[in-house]
Amino acid sequence: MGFEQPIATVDVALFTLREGELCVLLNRREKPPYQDTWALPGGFVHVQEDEDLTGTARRVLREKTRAKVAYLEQLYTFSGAARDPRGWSISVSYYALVPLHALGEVDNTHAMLAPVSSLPSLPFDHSAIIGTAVDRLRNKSSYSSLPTYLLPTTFTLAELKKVYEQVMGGALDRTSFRRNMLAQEVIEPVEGATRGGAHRPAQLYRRKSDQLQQFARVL
Amino acid sequence: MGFEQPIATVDVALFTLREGELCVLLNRREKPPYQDTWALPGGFVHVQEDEDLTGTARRVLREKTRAKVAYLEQLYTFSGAARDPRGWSISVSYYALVPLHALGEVDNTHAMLAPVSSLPSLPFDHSAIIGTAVDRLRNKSSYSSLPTYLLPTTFTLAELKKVYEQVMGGALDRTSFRRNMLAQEVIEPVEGATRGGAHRPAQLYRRKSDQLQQFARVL
DNA sequence: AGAATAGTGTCTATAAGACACTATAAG
DNA sequence: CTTATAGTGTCTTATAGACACTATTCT
Repeated sequence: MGFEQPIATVDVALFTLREGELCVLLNRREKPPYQDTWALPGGFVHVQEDEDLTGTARRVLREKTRAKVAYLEQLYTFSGAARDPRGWSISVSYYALVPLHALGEVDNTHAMLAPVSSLPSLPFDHSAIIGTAVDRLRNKSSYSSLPTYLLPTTFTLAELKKVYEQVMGGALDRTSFRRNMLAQEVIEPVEGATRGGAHRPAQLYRRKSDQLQQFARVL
Repeated sequence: MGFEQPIATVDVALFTLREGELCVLLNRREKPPYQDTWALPGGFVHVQEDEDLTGTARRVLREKTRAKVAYLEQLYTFSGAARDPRGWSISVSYYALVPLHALGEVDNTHAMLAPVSSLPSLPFDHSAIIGTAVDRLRNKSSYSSLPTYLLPTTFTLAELKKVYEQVMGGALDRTSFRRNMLAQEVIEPVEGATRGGAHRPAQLYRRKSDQLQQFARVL
């Protein structure tokens, strides 16, 4: 080929909601560079193992977490001579969503959930990757069923509204939210209802499709 | 590093409007694989020359065209074992917009403008790249000033409307388009007016900012 | 004057926000 | 019966589409 090729890696920002707070999974780096510091889970492409980069992202998550990932999407490809001390590098970044209960055990010596509002200092351009991912998540949530992937399979409209509010920042009108969300026809009622206080129990819903649904209009 | 690394290239889909038709620039490949067939302009990263992948995209366009590119954005990163006969590869794709007059001379033996509605068969996954780029262009045009980058610096509202219609497919209401476009405050009037028929001359406009502007609401 | 396109005013239909009202559970 | 949240009905307001009407140029 004749050209010195750049280093190619995949980094994944895995988001979940913990106590109504958007958090991202960080791992302690086992090898240099930046050994022992917190960073996004990532790794090299294994050309023998991985079908494509999405496969690499899945494998990275499988190796570093026990999470049953609900949603995974390519985010952006970061690159340049300066971002990695090992040399000119390409990082194909992905972001993933998972409900907290499906994250599995988090071993606190090797992994942590960091609230996106108070991240530690991170190596490479991982802070920029998380920032870009949060922007994408916020933006895409306003016209899609994306936030449902942060919830268990069944949920009430009140829970769904809270997640949209958390992810997008800012309050939504209860009536309009209900009307719009049902008009989009991305969720459907299921048998059963929650109860848990001195009040009327709420209908449970689930996503109609496993695929991400886009809305015609904005929330 | 210990791992066999994938091949990393950059491919660019350069769009322009010719006679109201959306076209993409294709080059005849000078080297194998697929020597002499039409394909998207692309190339390897030159780690000594390129600051980052956007720099690679700019250099590729500089080497293969005389175009003064108005807009350039990263599109998606395609990858896998099967897409390139040379082996497991990563193609970071970009799309670019340029007004026809700023495309410069197109040498018909080495380059061509192909209407996206009737593309020849293309090597690698270049058809998928163009398809993804057209989708992005269509979608993003509905809520941004993106189509203005296909026009010269000054243009009339009628011309602008035609471009939006071409890119998005489907007619727009003349009055609503005018009202909406002016409300977005992304264009401003400039001195001068077109004339060229038995009719009232039209006010000329230009983009207010070189940056892409997003609209609050959809067209 | 006629033709053709630019630009404006206004009516209507639709959708979102606001908010009051009813429903259903537990204590 | 009170309290708290679920769910519904409806008024108001903002906006997009439709479309008629005026403006300006050339022939």
